[in-house]
Amino acid sequence: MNVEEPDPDTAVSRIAAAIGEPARTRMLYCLVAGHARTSTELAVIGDVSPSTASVHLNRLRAERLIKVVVQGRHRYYSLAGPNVARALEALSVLAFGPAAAFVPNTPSSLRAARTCYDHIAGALGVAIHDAFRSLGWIATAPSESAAYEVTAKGDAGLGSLGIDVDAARGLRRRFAYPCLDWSERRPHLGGALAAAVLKVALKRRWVTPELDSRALEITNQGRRELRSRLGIRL
Amino acid sequence: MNVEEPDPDTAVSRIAAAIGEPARTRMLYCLVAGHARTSTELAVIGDVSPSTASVHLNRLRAERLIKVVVQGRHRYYSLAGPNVARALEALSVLAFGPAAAFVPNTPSSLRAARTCYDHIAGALGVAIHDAFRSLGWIATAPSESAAYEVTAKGDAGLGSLGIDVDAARGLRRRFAYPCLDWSERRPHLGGALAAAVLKVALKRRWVTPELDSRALEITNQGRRELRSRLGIRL
DNA sequence: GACACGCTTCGCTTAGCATCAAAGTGTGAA
DNA sequence: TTCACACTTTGATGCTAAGCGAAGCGTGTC
Repeated sequence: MNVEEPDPDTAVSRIAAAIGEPARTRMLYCLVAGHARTSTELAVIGDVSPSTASVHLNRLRAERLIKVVVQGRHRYYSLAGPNVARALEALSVLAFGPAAAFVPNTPSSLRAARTCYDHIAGALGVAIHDAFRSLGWIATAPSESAAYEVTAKGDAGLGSLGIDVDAARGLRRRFAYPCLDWSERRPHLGGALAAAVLKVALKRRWVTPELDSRALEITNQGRRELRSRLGIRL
Repeated sequence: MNVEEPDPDTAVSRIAAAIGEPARTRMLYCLVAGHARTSTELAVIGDVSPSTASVHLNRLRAERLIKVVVQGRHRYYSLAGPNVARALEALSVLAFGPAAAFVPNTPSSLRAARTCYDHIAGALGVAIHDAFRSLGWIATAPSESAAYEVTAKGDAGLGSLGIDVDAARGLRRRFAYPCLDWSERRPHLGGALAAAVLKVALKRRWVTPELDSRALEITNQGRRELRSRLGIRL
């Protein structure tokens, strides 16, 4: 029975070795940011071919450092849990000293509000997501694991904001889903519906894009509207 | 200037790789216990030949995970700092879950008082060390980095305890120095003087050795004497 | 159904690294 | 001075694993 159980050190050894390869390290530290990534993205991050990346990701998964969510023909990889992030942070402390410990060096404007592809992320994105949920405008779809449906109340409410829900529904893309926010570590709203929200927010000048980045500036008018219509205080 | 600075990830990578080799992992987790070890001891722990161990230790040193103190023909290796222990603990959490996190499984009797070769270690050893210092009986030697000298006051005080300081001074071995205690993580007194202290403590029955271990039991009389003579409360 | 796409698996090559024995260095003891 | 000892350095050997391209396998789109 002693032979069955491997050296306790060996387990640590395998995990450390899994982290200790440059391509895998890059992948892991990309995932610390919180955003789930596809294998292709991680191949670019790791600076290796897709096939090599696949092997790496398999190994990280075997060591339970990452987990994968299959969604259609995409496979989204993310850290297996907060413990993994903690271990990676402890290692980066060793590498750079506690002063330079891992802090996502994000300009605070990017934290407050920014675009994530074609929808709103950052604190504002998360706040909108939460508001829609607590107002009962969206609800998790019973069938699908990670998808939202718009309720009858939501149809009315979103419509009053000037959002064409039916048009968004008609698009050939995912309608609405929780998208993990890498600065907030909590989901914001993604999908066609979220894109429509951003379009309206820009059109009505609730937010204005900064020219050279993905950051969004929240206007005073936007602040007022968000508070009165959605109960969001920023 | 960008080229000069290596990938930040690479630094983490190298450190994790340094940890992620079975022999090195065993050595490191042995050192987490706090006791400095010689290269020969670590070779046994790592289950490799002395020459291989030497290479491993060099690498760990290059990555600043361990440090070495040269003492005569011995070289004592120990962890470079508490950050290293923290990183190792974070990794062991990943390996075994938080429940089985790294706890030095030391019988509490060994923690309270034990022998370290020929002197007193454990909480009692640390307490004696601290008492001698705060009483002004010993002071760090100006010339040497890690050595104590006995002051005039100390000569009198130690003499009144029945310790022959001059005899200890005459021995061909290090006289007195701080010796890192692996259960307390703080120094206790080592060297010829400390051996003399143990001899007196045993002779006067302040402590009695347990037959089958290095543990020492503190007698009631010892407790009284330690309190009245050195101000030590246990 | 056919094609494009994302990703994985397979086969192979190459490079790095762990390993040990043997020789070398420096320290303490007789 | 000489020996013993602790440890390191060197050199040769073998194994592991990282790397890519080509081929295979589902999934979604036209």
